[in-house]
Amino acid sequence: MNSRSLRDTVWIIGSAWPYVNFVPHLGNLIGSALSADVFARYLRLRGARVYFVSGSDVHGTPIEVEARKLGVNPREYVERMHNIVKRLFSCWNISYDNYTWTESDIHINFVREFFMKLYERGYIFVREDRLPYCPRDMMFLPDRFIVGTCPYCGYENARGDQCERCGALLEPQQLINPRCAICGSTPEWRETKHWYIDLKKLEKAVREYIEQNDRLPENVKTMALAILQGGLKPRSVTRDNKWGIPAPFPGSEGKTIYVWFEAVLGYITATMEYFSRAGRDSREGLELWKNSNTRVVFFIGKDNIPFHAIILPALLIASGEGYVLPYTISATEYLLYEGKKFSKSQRVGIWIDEALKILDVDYWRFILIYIRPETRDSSFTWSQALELINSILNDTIGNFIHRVLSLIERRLGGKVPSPDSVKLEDESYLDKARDIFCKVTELYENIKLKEALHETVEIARIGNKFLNERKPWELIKTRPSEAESAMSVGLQMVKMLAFSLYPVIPNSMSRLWKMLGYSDSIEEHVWEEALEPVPPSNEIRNVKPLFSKISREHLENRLRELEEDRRARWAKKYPWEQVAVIP
RNA sequence: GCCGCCGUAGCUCAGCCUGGGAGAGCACCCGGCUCAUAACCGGGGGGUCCCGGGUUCAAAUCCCGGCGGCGGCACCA
Repeated sequence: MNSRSLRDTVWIIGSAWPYVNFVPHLGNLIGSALSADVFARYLRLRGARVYFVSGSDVHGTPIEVEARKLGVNPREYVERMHNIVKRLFSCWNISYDNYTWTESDIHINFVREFFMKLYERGYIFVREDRLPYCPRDMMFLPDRFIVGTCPYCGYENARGDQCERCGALLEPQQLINPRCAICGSTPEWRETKHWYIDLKKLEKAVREYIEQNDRLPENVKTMALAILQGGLKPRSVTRDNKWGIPAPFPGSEGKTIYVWFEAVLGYITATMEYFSRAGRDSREGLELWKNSNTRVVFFIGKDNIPFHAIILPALLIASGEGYVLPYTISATEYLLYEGKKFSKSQRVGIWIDEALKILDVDYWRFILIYIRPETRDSSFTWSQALELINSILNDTIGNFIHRVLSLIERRLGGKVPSPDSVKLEDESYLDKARDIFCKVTELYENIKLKEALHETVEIARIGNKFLNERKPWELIKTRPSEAESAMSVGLQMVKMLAFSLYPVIPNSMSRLWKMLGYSDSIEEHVWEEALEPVPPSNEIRNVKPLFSKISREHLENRLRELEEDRRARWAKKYPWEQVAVIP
């Protein structure tokens, strides 16, 4: 895509809304917020208009139950957790234009109006069900909140949806001696009404959208078509929770909207809220969602595909309001931790609060994007992390930058070289670097963030090779003009690195930008400038290494400290006390 | 049980859709260089591409059957 069409387009970038019963872990982060941030930063450098939005998903049964167990108001619970998560994202330099939550007034009102509209358009119907109800907790119990004896294997703590021991799929009615998972009392079966969305009516339109959208990556398309293959069935949009958005339908008092159906609409309300917070009319944000020049891109983990590729498009189509459907959806596979699945109860993994106590945020961003699970699950290991920091980020990239900058600072007194002519052999190296930069551009464009980063490293490799070949430190003794030519080419490569790495490691590249003698910030420049030389009026000064190595001992000590700290934290009562303290 | 994904060098992975040279980075060994953060550059060793069968002139790649690891199966977020 050329720059012009990029600038005419409005991009709405949405990252999956974290459920804030606890803070996200590294696997959550890489799929949603971090990937989205890298892409958003890239687009902004291209000069595109970007609205990057997300928020905390704060309603639903788990939070309601947990809050009750702790004896706190759900509102207090989620307010605390939301604020923590919000602050953590800002520590991770996630450049949201609006990070909100599902308790915002705009959201609640919009969701109620939206579903009322679907009701009026005939997509919602009522059905009576017999569901388990706990008389003591005074609530209906979702399948997994009922436990009892498995009729197949006799396991006594089988859940209402599945027996964990024998793997059998269960209906709650099948359990022998069913009990409420919260208080242990015996549930009653009560009649209750629920409001269903008739997805069958929308199946054809959704299928057309999926089939015709050739920008959807393979994993999204495959899963979406597999779901459509089985046919869409009606799904209940209401729940018997107290904690949530009150259902708007006639006779639905006491019911709330199922969290998934409201949270996906959060992308729209967060965009609206961005405008109202900026002192403008929230309808401007709403209009963007109905403008054919708008491109909506979601960043999610693969578990979120059904709701973003099927349910949300179905809702948008059903509204008949002319909303744009997702331009594309980038869904990562899972990140494993040392080969195992992240799990808080098993204490497997690192959470985004803890991570920042171990390594600098840019190191984390570099590592996570470098191993981003784009086509299949990938595993985070500490030894690989060390390897990436020490030999790729520090030795290959950091050292190349430092070689060039310190040559100029020490040999040319910091004066940016501006040779009368660039030697032919220098030019050929520069061309190679330019080719790589163009390739990187294309990869970013196609949201292949991992490959874009891998390819970026090649610029530094070419640069190192170039310096070894041309030896400007020798040339300067005999042929100063050639030395200047070589150094200017090296500097040009550094500038390319500044741009191509900025989306991934913005802090470090902003520091580099200063060393390159710019007085403004790199955000005020555009991507294409990467191919132009540093202006001769700039002065290279205060050259310092951008990165440093991490020793194995140092890391091991940090991990030991973390282990102790975590033991103390996770023993505490409230989840907000369990979060690591962030400076 | 049903559906899906994965199994390629010591490690992490690319290639597989669109069949023909087995690859990258790191680790290891040798050499060069010494501007630079003991960094950089070049060369090298190293693989029954999970197993078996089939299709084909030709299979890591396509098909079938195993084995091993993992995920989903919708009122779970």
